[in-house]
Amino acid sequence: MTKKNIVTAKDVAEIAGVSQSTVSRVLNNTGTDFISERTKERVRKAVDDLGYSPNPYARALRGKKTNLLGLIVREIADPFFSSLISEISLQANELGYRVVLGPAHSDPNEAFRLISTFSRHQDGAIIIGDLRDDEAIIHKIIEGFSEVVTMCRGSRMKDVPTVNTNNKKGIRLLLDHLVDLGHKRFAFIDGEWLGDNLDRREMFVEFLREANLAVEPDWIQVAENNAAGGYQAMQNLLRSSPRPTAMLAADDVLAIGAMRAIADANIRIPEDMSVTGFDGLDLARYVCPALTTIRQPVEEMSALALKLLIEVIDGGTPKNKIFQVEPELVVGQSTGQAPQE
Amino acid sequence: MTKKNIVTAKDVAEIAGVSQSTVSRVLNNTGTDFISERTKERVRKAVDDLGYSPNPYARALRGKKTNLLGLIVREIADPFFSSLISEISLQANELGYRVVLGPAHSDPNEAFRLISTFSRHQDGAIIIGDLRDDEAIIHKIIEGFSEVVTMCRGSRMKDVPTVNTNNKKGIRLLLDHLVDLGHKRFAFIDGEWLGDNLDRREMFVEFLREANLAVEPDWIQVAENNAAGGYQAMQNLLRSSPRPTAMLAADDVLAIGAMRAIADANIRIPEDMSVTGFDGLDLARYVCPALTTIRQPVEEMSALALKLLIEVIDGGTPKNKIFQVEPELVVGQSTGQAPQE
DNA sequence: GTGAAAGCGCTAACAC
DNA sequence: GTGTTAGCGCTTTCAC
Repeated sequence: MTKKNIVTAKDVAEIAGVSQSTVSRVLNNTGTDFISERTKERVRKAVDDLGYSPNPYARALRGKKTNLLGLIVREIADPFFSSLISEISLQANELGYRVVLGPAHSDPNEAFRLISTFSRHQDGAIIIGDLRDDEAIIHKIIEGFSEVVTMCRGSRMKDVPTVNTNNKKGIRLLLDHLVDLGHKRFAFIDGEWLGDNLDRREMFVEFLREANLAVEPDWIQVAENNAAGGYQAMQNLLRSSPRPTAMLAADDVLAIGAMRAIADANIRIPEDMSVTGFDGLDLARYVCPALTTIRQPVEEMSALALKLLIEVIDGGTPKNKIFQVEPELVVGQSTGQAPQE
Repeated sequence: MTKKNIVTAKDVAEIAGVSQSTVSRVLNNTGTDFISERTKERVRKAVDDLGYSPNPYARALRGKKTNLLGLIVREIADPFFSSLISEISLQANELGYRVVLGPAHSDPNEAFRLISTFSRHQDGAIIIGDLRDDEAIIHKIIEGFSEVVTMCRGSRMKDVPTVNTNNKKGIRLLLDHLVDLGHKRFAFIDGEWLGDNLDRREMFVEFLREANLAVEPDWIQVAENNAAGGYQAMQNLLRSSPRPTAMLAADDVLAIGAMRAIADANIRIPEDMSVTGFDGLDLARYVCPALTTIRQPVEEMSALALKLLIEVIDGGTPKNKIFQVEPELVVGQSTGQAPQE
């Protein structure tokens, strides 16, 4: 797509007055000990002048890497995932990789199709988030392909390196915060897919059990993973009597939808009901009231996932499989003292 | 990254007892008229038996087409852009293309660097949104590269096909709606970059002039393109007396930030002040109060941009340069009757 | 109707 | 220290 002709290693060699192989050696740092600084300098200058960058397909054909990473994502437009994609692509670029998008659009079969073609074009892939009933597909993927890491799939991944926030600890931070405020009746709005959410829900139940607090089945709602889902689930919760005094949502978007349902029912936040989210979206600090949530350290997660993937691509085998980063409690105005009985 | 060994056309040729070129011809339907049915059959059987599929690297190396499109975006995590990216990558996949991300991170020089490398690896690129002071860079890009289309850069693009919503009409729809509600004092919060926003601001001023309404310079604020920017800008607006009764933000995220500043100042929306956004984000319908905004038809815009880009890649020259799609007014609860004087 | 051979741009084994 | 050369797997002339 350049209007000028494409620059090849041959052109660089000519300008630098060296052979093609020398260009290759300089660029790949192979046998670099034996190349004089002066030659290296000349080659680098020619590369810069011509704006040369190696053809990834030729390189791949030769058995080398394409420097392309696949990113298979359930839903690219989801605000948390999009912040992750942004950060990963940014960091990948700095590491010399480009990121190719694979929009799974919540379909596990599409995810499998994506990885099948990716496996021929990309050096590796990151699977972000979970899809409905995708256990079997994920298993197929793991069996069929190497150079794969996953993110945000909770702590179930046993056979493939996986990166996530310590979800259980995050939920514990939220519940500790709410218990300190005097809350005793808790509800949970879960997303309809598993992954991270499963850990969150498990911890929710575990915590209540340990604290000898009631676990009302009706107070655990499963919602579509978007604001409309949170809205709907909250409407269901509001029908029960007595009502919970605190509601934890599996993520910020669900929480925002839920808060809207609460407002529509003329119930005050946090006087009548406290609400928490999970993710720490930028927007969560600007909705009214500002959401109490758990910030996932997106930069750290991205760096870790890329480090692992590149390690695998380079033939290594990470010692661990599960890598968890620390959650951070962000207190907003959506949580307050439990209402008097 | 596949675990199995790769089958090549040579293997197929051997099994089928034909030459490699015949295999290629059968698979690509080139010169197919002159190949006997018997031979074709034998080749197809061998292909099936061996589970052969052609190496895309080799194919790309030979044919020059990579079926990769670059997507250069100011800020991937911006909710409107991420919905656009999602839709474009989805549609591109259906058309047989993959999408490679180029996070410009608001830096025009980075955008130029991105397109320079993209131009060697990708068949074409879409530049989405605008960067600070990027007129010169965009000019360089247009001069240096073909197979480029832009999106969401307003109606300034003269030399390259561009797709956007009819921004002026969108602003007119909002202002008509507000005038109907009795508003006379209007403020505008602009994003700090140009592009679409410029059209929006121009229309804002033009409309007020035509309607013989005051255009207060202080009531046009320029903000960083995020919620914090909207918040800050609104704080500035709230210092003026008398206050505007209606505020139009250049996009939904700015509006959400602004609404938060209004709430923090104990001013009611819409009783004391009406607020509008632009974009029609999913979340905008769930914030409190639900935002009155303009929905940009993301699917249609994506389809149009891809159609144009592929047309250019295939050697065509679109007749027009500017392609505008129709905005749609979405009335929420953030706009209401103007307060009594 | 089909095969042989050239070459896409690159890397690596082998020269010198 | 650096050049020469042989392919990687494919498509596409050019032969026959």
